[in-house]
Amino acid sequence: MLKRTHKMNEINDSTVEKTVIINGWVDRIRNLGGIMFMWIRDRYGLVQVIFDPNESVYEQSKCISAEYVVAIKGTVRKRPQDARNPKLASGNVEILVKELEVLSEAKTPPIYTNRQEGNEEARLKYRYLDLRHPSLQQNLIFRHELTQQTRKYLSSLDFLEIETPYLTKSTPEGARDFLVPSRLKKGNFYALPQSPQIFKQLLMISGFDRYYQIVRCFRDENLRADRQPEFTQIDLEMSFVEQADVQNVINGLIKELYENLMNLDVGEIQSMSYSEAMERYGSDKPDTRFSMELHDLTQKVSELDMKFLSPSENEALKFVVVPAGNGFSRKTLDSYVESAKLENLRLGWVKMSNGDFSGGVSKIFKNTNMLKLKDGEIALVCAGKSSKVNEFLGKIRTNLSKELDLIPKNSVKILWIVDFPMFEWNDDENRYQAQHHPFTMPYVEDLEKYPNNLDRIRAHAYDLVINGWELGSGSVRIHRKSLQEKVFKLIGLSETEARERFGFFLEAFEYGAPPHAGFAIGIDRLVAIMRGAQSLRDVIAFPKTTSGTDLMANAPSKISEEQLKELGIRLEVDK
RNA sequence: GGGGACGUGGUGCAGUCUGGUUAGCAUGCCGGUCUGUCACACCGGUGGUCGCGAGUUCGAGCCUCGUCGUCCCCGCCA
Repeated sequence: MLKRTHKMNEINDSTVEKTVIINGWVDRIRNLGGIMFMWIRDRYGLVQVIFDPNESVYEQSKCISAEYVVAIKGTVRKRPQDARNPKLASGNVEILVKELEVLSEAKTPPIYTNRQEGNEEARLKYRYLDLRHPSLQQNLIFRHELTQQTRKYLSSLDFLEIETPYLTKSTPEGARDFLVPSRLKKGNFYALPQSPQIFKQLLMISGFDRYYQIVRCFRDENLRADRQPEFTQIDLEMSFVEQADVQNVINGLIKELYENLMNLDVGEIQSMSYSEAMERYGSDKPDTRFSMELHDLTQKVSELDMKFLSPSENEALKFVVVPAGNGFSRKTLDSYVESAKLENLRLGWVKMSNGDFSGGVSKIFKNTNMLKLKDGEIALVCAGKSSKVNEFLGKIRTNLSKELDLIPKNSVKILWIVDFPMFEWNDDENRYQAQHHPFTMPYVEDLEKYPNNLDRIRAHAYDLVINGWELGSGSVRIHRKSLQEKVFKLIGLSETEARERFGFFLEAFEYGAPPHAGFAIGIDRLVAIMRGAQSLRDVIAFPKTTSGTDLMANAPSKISEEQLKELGIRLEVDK
């Protein structure tokens, strides 16, 4: 075969006059009757080749069609001045073909391989063809560079890359596990890890004081555009450190990735407490690229004359100002009022147009300047249980930011959300549970101050948020037995139960556990944000659909009776 | 588990609200003309049991019910 001497990005002004061989796919053919042009594509780029009727190879060119794999030998030459293509990196030059070898013929592809369109179903079924799109290739190339940089950075800081098992034990609490039946121990199952959490903490106990892994995690939960059943994390854990040390490592990593891969200085990464985030943005992953913050009127209620909106004790009165409210229909506003009702909230709105207030609750605010409305703006005023009010207005804020296009393009806002609550109430099970996980270090001073008010106890747990996406989370871990026991007790877990659930893990802590803390970054999300991808599917080579299927491989699928028998499994569902 | 949108030649879409002769457009593909194109252009042609099933009707791409699939959202994802 004619083996390539150059890749497509190496064909340019500097190769003029040279005889070269290229290998690649036929991207497009332009047959002008006599002279014939083709674009040849590889992962490095596109190059135009030209078949001249005066060359003996010309006749052979006629049997070529799109997506054939070809080897072409020819001489690189400058294009005529008026026939250059500035859109192509190699647009100044072209290859005059002297020899052609068809390495592989191709059927007409069922999807476009050189255009970014097509329905997702067909594109996923023929994923290997869809991956010929340069944009998808660039995403995966970028992802490769990001993982390489990450390895280099962490390795330079003495982090060791250590693998942990995929076939492991089912963990109670948390997401549903993906299960794998055991043949050797019939009736028993492995679980695929939701994260290497337990193993990385055990590595700390073993003395590997800095661990990292770029590792697959599995969660059998319902999917979204930003959620795949298997996803990849940059997972790390450190010993003899405090929260700030972990944050510094992550700050350095994020800074370096943005600098080296995006040529962007992200500046100093700010911190915001969970409670501040909820009060100001109504979200634990606020998008701070635009303001539209929540404003609190609870303290000013006495100055206002109202009934419907008046908050009772332990309730709050807050509002957001919607810019460009003129585009708002009465119907939309009514739908907000309705959905507020479903959350046991009261919502009113005030519109300012041509200097006049209008709207159901405008009377209340007419003679105040509390809302500070500008012309054309609408205030949505919400009363009810404080946390509900925050959440509700926060959701409206997020939704409207997309609808009204409030988010500045190309801006990047990164921040830490810190001091998450340690516990949250679980309505279904009628008990408190750990919000992060039960091995998270609570603020000991909070435990002492509010022994009977678990809602007020903060944890050394921290999330990294970029542009309103939760990119990762971590925590300082409990390393003392007595504190761990106390936390178990607070979430209503007896010692026996704790032993049953986390047995070997708790035992390990009795043999000298160092203080340690860690973090994990969702790499799929990070790449998606950095590449401006709409969906995680665009940064994963072989992704799954929202129902968890792989349309190309046709997985999951039925298995044979024989396989089932070998595993000792009988199916209850229809075969 | 719940809600919404979508499913029509190989591909992307229109047609569905308001049922009625031969389902339209673009692109691809095939053939033809064309020696500087670059999403080449022009001319001609090919290609659809309208996701599947049932129902209403004289008649269903269109209305009704069910079902399957894709996408988006809520619950869920410690």
